[in-house]
Amino acid sequence: MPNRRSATKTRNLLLDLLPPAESGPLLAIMERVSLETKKSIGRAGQPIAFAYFPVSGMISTVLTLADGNAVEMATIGCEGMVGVSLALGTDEDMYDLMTQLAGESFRLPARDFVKACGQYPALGTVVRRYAAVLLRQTGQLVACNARHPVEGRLSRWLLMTHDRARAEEFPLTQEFLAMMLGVRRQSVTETASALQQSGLITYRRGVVRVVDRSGLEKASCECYHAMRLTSERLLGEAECVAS
Amino acid sequence: MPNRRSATKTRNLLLDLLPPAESGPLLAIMERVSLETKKSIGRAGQPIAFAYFPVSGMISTVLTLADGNAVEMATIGCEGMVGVSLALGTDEDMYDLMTQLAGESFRLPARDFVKACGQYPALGTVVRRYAAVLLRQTGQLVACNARHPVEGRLSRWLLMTHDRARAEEFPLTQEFLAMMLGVRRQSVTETASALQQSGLITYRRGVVRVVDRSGLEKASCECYHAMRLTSERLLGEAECVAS
DNA sequence: TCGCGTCTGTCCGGTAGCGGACAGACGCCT
DNA sequence: AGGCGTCTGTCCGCTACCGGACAGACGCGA
Repeated sequence: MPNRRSATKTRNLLLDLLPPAESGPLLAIMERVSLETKKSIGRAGQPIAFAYFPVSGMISTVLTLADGNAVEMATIGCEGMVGVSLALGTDEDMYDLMTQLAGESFRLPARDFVKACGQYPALGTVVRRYAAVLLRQTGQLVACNARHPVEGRLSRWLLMTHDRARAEEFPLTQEFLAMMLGVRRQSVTETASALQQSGLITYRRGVVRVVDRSGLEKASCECYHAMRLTSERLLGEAECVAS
Repeated sequence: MPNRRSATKTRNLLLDLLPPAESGPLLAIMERVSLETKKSIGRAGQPIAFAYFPVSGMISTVLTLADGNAVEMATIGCEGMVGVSLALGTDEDMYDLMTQLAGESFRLPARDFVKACGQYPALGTVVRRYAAVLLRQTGQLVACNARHPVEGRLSRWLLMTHDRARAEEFPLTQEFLAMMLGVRRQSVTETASALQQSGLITYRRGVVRVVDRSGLEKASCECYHAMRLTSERLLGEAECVAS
């Protein structure tokens, strides 16, 4: 079975799905940047500056409510991209964007990205499919937040981050995790300490380590698998986020 | 300022945004159907049969969890469409689809819709923008379900349905509403009866009537306005869902 | 007009998660 | 080595919401 994908792997799934005829010229005009942790790279309602294709690290899209509380809508790593809205015909961010884990990304100025989507058919296709993935995954979170208890959701989040960090350990404060899940910090403390006591994770001041990955999968709600399945079905087998 | 929109109004916002050069041929190949209430018109993972453009009534997209509980991800009326996934490059439904309020829709077989999206540029544009609206609104629900108490969410839901029903009264059981919100039926009973006592709504066996719309808006969480704003900003002033 | 199915009201105890407040502990930085 | 800011642990009472169970009431259809 011939592999029609780009020979020079970028380690970003979407880019790597493109044929060389597209990824070549695209990479030529893209810039590679490294993103620090916990920085804002976009705010809801503001014009989008860049489309990002992470190769490592993780970016969260969050929605900030009127009372100032922020809740995470989606996490994006090397299996996705930031700036789909551009391909859907908007030039404004729909959510706030913040970097979760430091890492490297390819990026393209908004205008060039829009142009490229028109110019390179495979890019447009892949990006739209990824929009479908986002829609599906966000929908899953709607149900998850409505019905699943904190422990399952927390485990889900750790698993998703574990995938994207490609490391057993990653920086993360409980305060922050609480925000992502839309719960109190104390709830996270209690749940995390339960997970630690069960031997699934360990943590210390701002750093989490996944110890028993498959145990964590059992502790997680169904949504982790559901979301991952969606991504794999719509974008082909995910070789980037593979464990 | 010239109006470039279709002369023959369909009363579906998306179709009415198209220039006559597109809406004409499109309407010629579309079928007009009436949909009964509480019917399934699509299931997650199944091939999509039709794209629907409602002119009245309301359709819900819901996600069914492993425990059988279903939660609503989006409601679709004359301001939107069902089957965006097709335009994003998938041929399967991402959610379950069910009719909430009986009504009329234009519809197009999936294959023809996909072809039309390529053939008619304005259609493609509008549909993609609507995908952005859906993504934004679904994201709002993620936060809403995570943080907002039942009363606000219930009011929000009634308002959204009120818009789409274009009538003060519409059929709705508490059981059903509970499912949409992802809460128990008892919670709905209590909340609804509180709203009734405050004079915002009245209801009887399976029928709700909105009495004090602006009072209901005050009781609603911010998400109603947020979602409506999104739709208006991305699709232009909504003349279909106007009150 | 009766009957039965569906929808609503209300009771219960139980609990997950809230909000505030504060003590301790880690570890970076000087 | 000391100091301070940040992160974590734990206490409290509280309440929104859960799950089950059952009684009542409406209204459609026979």
